[in-house]
Amino acid sequence: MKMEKLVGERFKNRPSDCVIDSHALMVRGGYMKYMASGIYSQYPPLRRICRKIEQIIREEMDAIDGQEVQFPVVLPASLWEQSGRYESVGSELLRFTDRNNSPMILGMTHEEAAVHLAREYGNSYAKYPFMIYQFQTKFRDEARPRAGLIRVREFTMKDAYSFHTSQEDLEAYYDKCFHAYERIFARAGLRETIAVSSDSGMMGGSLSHEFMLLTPIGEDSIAICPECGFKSNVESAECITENHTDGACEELQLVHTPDKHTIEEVCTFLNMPPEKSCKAVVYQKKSMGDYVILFIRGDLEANETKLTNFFPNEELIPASITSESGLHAGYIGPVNLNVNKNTIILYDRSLQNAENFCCGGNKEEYHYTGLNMSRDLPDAEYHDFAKATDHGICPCCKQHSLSISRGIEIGNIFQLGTKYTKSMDMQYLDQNGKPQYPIMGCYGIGVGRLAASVCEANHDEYGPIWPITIAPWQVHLCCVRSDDTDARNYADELYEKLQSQGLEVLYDDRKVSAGIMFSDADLLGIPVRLIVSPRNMKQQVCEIVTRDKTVQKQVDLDSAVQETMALVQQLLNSVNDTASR
RNA sequence: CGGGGUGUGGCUCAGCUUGGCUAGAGCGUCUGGUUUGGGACCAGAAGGUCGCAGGUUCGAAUCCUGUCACCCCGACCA
Repeated sequence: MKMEKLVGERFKNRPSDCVIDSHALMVRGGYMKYMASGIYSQYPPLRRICRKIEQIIREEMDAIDGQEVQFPVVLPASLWEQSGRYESVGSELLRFTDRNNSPMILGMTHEEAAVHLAREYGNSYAKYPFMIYQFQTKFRDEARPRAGLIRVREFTMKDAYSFHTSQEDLEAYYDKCFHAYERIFARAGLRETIAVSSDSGMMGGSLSHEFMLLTPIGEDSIAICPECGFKSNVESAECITENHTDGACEELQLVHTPDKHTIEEVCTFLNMPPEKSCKAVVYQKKSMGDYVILFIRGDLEANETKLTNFFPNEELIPASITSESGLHAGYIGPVNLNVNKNTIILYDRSLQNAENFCCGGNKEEYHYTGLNMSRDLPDAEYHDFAKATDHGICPCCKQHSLSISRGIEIGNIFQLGTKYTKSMDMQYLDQNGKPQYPIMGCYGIGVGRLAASVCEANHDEYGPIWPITIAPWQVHLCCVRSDDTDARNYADELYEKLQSQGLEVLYDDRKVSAGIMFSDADLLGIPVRLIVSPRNMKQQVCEIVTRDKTVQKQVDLDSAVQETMALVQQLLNSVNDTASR
């Protein structure tokens, strides 16, 4: 490919809308073009990167007996009505009607389509297990797309669906897929990914993992125990707390606390640490408007994923506390709380064995001190509703402290169970001729997000540094001063020879200054760069450098092809060695 | 959905407070010339309904009202 004809343009200014580096570099480097919020077109370099990522994924999916299929982008609403998700999923699901007024949707995930495809085929136990996967455009009408390709509305995803006749078989396959994912990310040149256990959300099912690239710009928070190896999305991480008793058990006492609403204000006023306080977090059921009051230790935050999971058929919204509710915002406490019988009171585990705490007095401008949960509220039931905290206790080894990091979710795997096969009535006959529901797993990877993540993890101030396995081209041939006949002839010849050896070469023979040529090359991030110039020709050499500058050498004109091939091979080996380990 | 911000050539932005001549700069693009190893220089040129609609005014990019789009923080996120 000649650089001169490469569609797309590179430029110097950082676009003002780009907040993260990978986004800015991929716009500046002519990889992608904004079309609408969360919707981008891809220029050739990005398309080539994504094709290579897809090919790596394809090889690894095929290696675990996956079969590539393709589901439609547009699905009839009736299909999603079968699983119940047409109603249960919010406005991320784009619904519309066709010319006959039939309700349709844009596929945001394809469990229903997978069951639809395999329902008749999978009618006998002898057909199991099997896995089908696809690369397909997904559309999710996200409330807030951001960070370039990291969070978009339209994107390509590899999604795979496996079908099993036993939980053990699913678990064995899940494990295989787990390792296939590790190989995929390693082959794509991402060494910094970790697998964390996660919440299954509305996908259903029990066990699930997310593959995370650890980076400060990530949207997810991950709790990691450096000692025992525990790794979990904060959403699903258990929160462990301890309450220390300090001997004397105080009496419950109403204290005047004028104008003290927040935990911080109250604790400062009473001269108590926040971890000796009990605060109320109030929600309302969206359907009926009933209050849900969660009491939790003052230094902790509510984990809304845990709350959502506690109310599987309810949506909770932040409460608007009215005067007739009997609640006094800022002064709500668990003792002498007067609420109607529909109000649900929850206690977080952090309050278990709490002694000498302060809490709201359920009276304007008053708080209690000396709260003793086991004495004052002996019937309280405790559940885990708190968000795991940095330096909190690891729920796995119970000894060491957690650290919270940020990460981008680049892939996930779920054990779905029978949620979809049951609701969509997919059955097979087992050895005894009895009908059974197959057990499913599903496995996703966002291709564009992976590309952007690799860029985020591998770049410098001048551009991306693509791993050779997914680089848009393997070799960038620069002919500085292409008006010089010697240099030009040699570079032309080199271009032909490299291509005839099967290398992917981008050839820049434009009549532009060396500065432009090099900065464009940096933006394209191709791992191996060859520089032909009159200066080098005088010394009868060709320069070979890697984008990351770890190799910089001059080679004889005659050995340039061979040296390039060896370097490309060496780079390929180093990535693939990591992947096979 | 709540809070904050921004809309001016392809890109980055100035001008708006305090209304006033033909709306500017840099980058990019085109033409000609000089240059040539890290985004060169000179000369010339093309390119803008100042997001949209309405209003105030002799006069609006600028003031007012409405509206749309986008960005950031939060909520949401299969």
